[in-house]
Amino acid sequence: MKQFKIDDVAKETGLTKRTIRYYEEIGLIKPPERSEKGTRLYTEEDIERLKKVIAAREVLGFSLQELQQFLTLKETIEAHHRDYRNATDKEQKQQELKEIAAGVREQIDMLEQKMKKMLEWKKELKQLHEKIQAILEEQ
Amino acid sequence: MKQFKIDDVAKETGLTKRTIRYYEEIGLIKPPERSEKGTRLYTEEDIERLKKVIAAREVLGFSLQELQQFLTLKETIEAHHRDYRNATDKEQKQQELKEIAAGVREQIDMLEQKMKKMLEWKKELKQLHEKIQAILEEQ
DNA sequence: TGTAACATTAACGTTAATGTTATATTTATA
DNA sequence: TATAAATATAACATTAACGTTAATGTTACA
Repeated sequence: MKQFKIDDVAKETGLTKRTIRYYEEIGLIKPPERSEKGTRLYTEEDIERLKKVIAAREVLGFSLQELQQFLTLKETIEAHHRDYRNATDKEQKQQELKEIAAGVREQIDMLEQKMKKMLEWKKELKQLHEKIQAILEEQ
Repeated sequence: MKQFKIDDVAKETGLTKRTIRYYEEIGLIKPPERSEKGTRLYTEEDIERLKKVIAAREVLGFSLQELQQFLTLKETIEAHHRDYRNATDKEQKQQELKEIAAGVREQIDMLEQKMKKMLEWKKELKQLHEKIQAILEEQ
């Protein structure tokens, strides 16, 4: 499995090295492997995660904290699934899952609302564009 | 024309008074009228503008500076239109309009890209939700 | 008309998200 | 193997977007 140093990752993602270390510091990405002497060694997977973070940040306008919750939902689920069967406290596990599901529904709703508003903005912008064209063609 | 004081506006919009003054300070909204003694007096129109600012901020995840450009495009156009006919420098006016049109197209493209990515996120979230349901129904 | 509830400006404080600089190691290359 | 280039930690700096506080003036009403 190929490994990358922080500068490679920076070039690949467009983030600065400082930012990458910061994202690690606040727990937005998991600490990567280290060489014997301490150099960070990233995998493709780590880079994918970072790209997801960037996409979400840009697209959703989330704060990094919100992002963190958002991005770990999936992993939380998978963890739950693993120990769901052999859990002694099924009741509680079930409750937790229900809460997570509610959170996911909330996120979906939010996305839908945002998309709706974006459509309205787009409409306005299109009208604006047509208006400009009209003026220009007036001669 | 009815006038509102800053606290009314704050309650109506959900912003704090500090924030409203700040938005004025950075030029995101135009300075409202003042009473003889200096009290800010807002019109319905001012409030509408603020609500637009809020919507755009929440939905588009723009910085306030980006917002400013975005929101003034329309007004810029109308100003142009007014003095387009009786302009002596039609050439230049036309050039300016073309640049604005390009800016608008850029914004539209950006919106479309964002919406596309949001759709992807939504899809993922829906899958996640289904997965949780499946686990819960496993018993 | 007093006083409580608001308004104003001004200045300093705070938090998130980095940028910058310094100092010390590590790694790559001539 | 020397030295240049990259990495690491740490600490201080900066910017946006407000919050908070202080000092002072204004408006509403009992």
